[in-house]
Amino acid sequence: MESTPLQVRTVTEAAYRQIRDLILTGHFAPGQWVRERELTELLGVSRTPIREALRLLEQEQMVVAESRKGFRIPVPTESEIRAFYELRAELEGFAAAKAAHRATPEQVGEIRWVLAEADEALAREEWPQVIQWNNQFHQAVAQASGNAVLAQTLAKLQTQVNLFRVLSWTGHRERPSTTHRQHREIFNAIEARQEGTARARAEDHIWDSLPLALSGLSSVHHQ
Amino acid sequence: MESTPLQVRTVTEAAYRQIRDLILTGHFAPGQWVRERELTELLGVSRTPIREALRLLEQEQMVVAESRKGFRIPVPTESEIRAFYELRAELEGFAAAKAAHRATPEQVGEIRWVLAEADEALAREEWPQVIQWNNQFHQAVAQASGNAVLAQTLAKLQTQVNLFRVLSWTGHRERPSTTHRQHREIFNAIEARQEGTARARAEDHIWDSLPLALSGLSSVHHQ
DNA sequence: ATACTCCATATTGTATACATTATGCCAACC
DNA sequence: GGTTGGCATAATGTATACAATATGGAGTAT
Repeated sequence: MESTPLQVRTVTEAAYRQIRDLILTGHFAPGQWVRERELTELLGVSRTPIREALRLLEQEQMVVAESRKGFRIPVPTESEIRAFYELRAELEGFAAAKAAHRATPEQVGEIRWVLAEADEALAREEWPQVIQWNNQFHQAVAQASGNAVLAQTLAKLQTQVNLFRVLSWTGHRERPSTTHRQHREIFNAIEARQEGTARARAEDHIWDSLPLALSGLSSVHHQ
Repeated sequence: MESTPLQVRTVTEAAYRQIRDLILTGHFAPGQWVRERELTELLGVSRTPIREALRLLEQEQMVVAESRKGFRIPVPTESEIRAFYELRAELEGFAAAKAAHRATPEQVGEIRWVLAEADEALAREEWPQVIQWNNQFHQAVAQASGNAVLAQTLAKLQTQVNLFRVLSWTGHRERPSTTHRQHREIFNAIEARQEGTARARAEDHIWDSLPLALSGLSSVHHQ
């Protein structure tokens, strides 16, 4: 499950993670400028690694660069979010179908394990972990599709979803169990090698999560 | 049709384009290191904009960064290219289907116009222009899908395709007309609002171009 | 009051110097 | 002979100084 290299090797990488976390924890609000000087004071490093980190974050569109004005947190519009989820539904469906077609036994086991972990976290009501394992589920399925380019594309889309999610924690507490049930349905179809069913369940799952993302929008536009 | 801002506003942008062209024209071969010092001498600017430009190019995966070693041109493997085309087939198919569903009359006209231009360029045997207009065709269809996120994703995949293409100009001269015929079939389906047909034709079109990309591989691995 | 110009200030863009790490060669040793 | 260690060199990583540009407000003319 190695996700974080054990020791940070460059200041740029460290800055990248810290800035990303600052964004994900809502320290920077959508639409707000991310000033280089502010970050140098906050992180205690020079502008160079800050700028590089921001370029890295630009790759995941967690910030957008505007020439000679700086970087800012993007403000998603409703139509953008819809476009986003439409694409994601198609790709998650595709990944699930391919996983049903050619996942190795090990990969199927991996998904099952992730699902079990999510189950436990859910029972313990450890929500940060629940989110973590749910993300992991999508990654595992993408991996099992046997298409690394697809997996990477989905990973990038997923980080953006997390950005939306920051905006929309308006206490939907019945969602987690629904999500978990849908994940299990997708897994069952993959395990049973039912490509069509896997695709349909995965697509539906994404579409179901769209309203939650949209619900966070109004709070943003009113600031 | 505005694609290039009329005047370059920053050195970084200028460097970005020049380096990209150097890669696309084969000045840097796959697997080769792209040294910052070499580029500063070649372009006559300092390292800072060079590094920023390389980060930009990294976003399109025209170069890959290796920590404390620098940037290099990636060497695609056969399975990567296959994964790449599999994803692209799915997305181009999806885009064509959506375009058939909701392209505006203006967008349909735009595609028709691009196709006509490609036709003329083909008749004149102006191959660089043919390639240009063919790329334009895919962009126009993606635009007509009504999903900007999808269009952008496809645009990035397309730049990578162009990278493969650099490797594989082994004189396939019957391809252009085949390509053009397939493009017209896709357009006809879109114009007739036949979603399923549009998707199928677009998918087939991508799959047809896979062998050409693979044919360029052997020449790379033998160097 | 409104719009417009000009200027001070803040911010990003670029160059460059210095620090740190990787690379390759050569010699010494087993 | 092959391997290892260290050193010179070259490359990237980071900090900082300076340049160019954008921003906002004061003041003035209409």
